[in-house]
Amino acid sequence: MKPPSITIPDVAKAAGVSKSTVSLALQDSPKLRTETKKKVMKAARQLGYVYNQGAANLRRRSSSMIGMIINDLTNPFFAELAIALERHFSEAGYVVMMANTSEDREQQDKVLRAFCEHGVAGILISPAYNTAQQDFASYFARGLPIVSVMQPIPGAECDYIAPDYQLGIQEATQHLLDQGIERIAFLGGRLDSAAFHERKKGFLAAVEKAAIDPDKIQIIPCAVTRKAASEAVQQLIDQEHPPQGIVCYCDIVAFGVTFGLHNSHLEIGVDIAITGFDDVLACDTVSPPLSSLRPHTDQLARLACDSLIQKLKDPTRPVANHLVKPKLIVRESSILTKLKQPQH
Amino acid sequence: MKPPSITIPDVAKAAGVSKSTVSLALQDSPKLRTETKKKVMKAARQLGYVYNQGAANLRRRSSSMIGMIINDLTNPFFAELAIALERHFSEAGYVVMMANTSEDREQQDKVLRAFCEHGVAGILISPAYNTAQQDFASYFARGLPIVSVMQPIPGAECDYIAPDYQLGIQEATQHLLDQGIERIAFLGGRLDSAAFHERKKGFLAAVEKAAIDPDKIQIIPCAVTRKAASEAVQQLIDQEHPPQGIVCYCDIVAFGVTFGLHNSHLEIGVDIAITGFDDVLACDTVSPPLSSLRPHTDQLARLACDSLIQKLKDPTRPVANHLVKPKLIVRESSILTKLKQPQH
DNA sequence: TAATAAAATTAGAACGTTACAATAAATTAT
DNA sequence: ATAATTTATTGTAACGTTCTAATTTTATTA
Repeated sequence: MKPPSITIPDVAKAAGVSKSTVSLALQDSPKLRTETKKKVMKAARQLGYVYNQGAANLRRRSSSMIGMIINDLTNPFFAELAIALERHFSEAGYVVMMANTSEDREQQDKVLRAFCEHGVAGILISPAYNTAQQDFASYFARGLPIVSVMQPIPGAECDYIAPDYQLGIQEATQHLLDQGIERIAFLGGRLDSAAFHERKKGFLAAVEKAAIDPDKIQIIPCAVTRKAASEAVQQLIDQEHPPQGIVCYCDIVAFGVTFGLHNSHLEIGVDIAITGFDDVLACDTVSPPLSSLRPHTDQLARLACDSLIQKLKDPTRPVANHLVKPKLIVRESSILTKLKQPQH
Repeated sequence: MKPPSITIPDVAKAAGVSKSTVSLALQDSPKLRTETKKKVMKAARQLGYVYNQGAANLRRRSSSMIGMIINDLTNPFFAELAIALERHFSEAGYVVMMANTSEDREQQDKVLRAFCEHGVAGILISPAYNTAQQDFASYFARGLPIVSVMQPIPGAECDYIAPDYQLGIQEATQHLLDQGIERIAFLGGRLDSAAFHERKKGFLAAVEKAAIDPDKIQIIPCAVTRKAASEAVQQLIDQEHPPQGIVCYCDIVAFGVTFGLHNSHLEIGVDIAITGFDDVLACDTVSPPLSSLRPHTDQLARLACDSLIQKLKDPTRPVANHLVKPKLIVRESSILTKLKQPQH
């Protein structure tokens, strides 16, 4: 701010060398004698010198700032993801600017612009619902490295890292069907999102493979909140023949479903089996513990982080996507202890 | 990065004016004719000009970046707080750099330094466990505006915004005692943290006021995780006369306790009543819905944000603390439907 | 119309850093 | 010893912006 801060020339004077030498010393250049470097560093320390990244960025025309844009940080999974991402970037020497868009495209536009003005080196984004390629057109044109996680940017030429939703949901569905469940539902997610579509494919693949009667399956989209899910599940259980298994879009939805079922006095593990997706921290300390698909959040974060950093170092690198195979973690919620006889 | 970007001189040339005029136009200065401003803005738009905050910061010796440092983002409450803070700063025209310290003081040191080198205008921090004043000494000396939330920096001269833990816990304790509960416990929190100490005071104040027999109360600290809490609660219920009420340090602890109790086949609302603190999103979609103290997270965030911004504008502003009175939200978890007769 | 005041625009020097080219010092070879 | 190398160090011009002071233009007044 106001108080004239210690700068390189100050350190230079104190150490009795030139500006250039100080600059070199600060980046531990091999061109300098170790003795000189030590002398400079000591002077810097004594003066309380603090490096000005901003000035360096200006001169170098580059920066070590990453913009991280997340669609819904109130969802614990995204919070876990954001934390992992931040940690990885931080370990790689980057600093991250963070923004939550609450699935709002306009907000997303705004922070994107703000981040660019601040000179981020690249953008890591979990796109808001309905994001279109054109939202990023000008940034791609300018050559800003972008990688998306969890949700692709439709039609965009950028790295995309996500769990293999289809595979995961297929396995979860299979797992329920293996227990003799016949009436099964998939619940949750925004109807026209890619992440929903992929999951739906997995669900359908499994029920088709098991040759389940098509009118014994249901697919009910709903907003990804506990509340919405707990309300949506009413639709299901108010029916004449409610499903015996629910494959949930994600853990948040599963938690909402758990609540809804409990309120309707249906017991998970007895009347009905459910699975989640994301394997959030809470899964194994919730009653009953929630079976879920582990997306290997940390690996996801590492891949995304690495992808972006690669792209920063070599902007011409071709696009590379990664789909990480999730692992089904079976806990109590998906095990029917006494399966009621289905009426034939 | 590399591609020579459009700069003010470029816009100036295109608009047929000088650098200075463009600069003035960009900040919508009243010194310029509206006609001129329009002309400049049009040129800027056509060229795809993007403002370089970094260069401006350098020249102005100020910035619009805030460093936000949070001790535990895996705790949904802190995630909610972080989101609210980010939103407020963003609305005020600031961009926030975020870091999670995982309660690690060394990590905190590192990001603090990194943020400073990047030239943040101020720091908003929820300090890691055991943070000492000296960790910030050099930053205070340099005049960096800092405000702390949720946990004070012991002995430091900086604004501090938090819920009134004591008042809140006292009210929650009172609420349980009002139902005729006699054996009561306080569970959770790090023994030597200020936030624990304050809560303990509130708990003790309530039990003393109700003249509860001192050996019918217990205070059990534990790490703030679901797992730790669910294990800690065993200690309580394995006793000869387990408590009938547990005042939990926070919601996360309460969720852990809920899980632990469930596993031990104790029913909340029948055998035992519990309260949480933080009123996180999940409270009302968990079974049974958790009674909790609402810290008014958004107001907390607004106060913290305002405090910091005030301090940025007037660094000489005297220190001002805010303790926000939490509101007890009574849900099912704290209501004993049929209180078992206490043995007289 | 000339003199003055007010309004609009601009020149140019910073801000703190880096990196190239140039110089100085130390080392080796002749 | 001197020339040729190699190794260390430094002068200086940017990077893209802002802001003061100076200048030009326009409006006002006598």
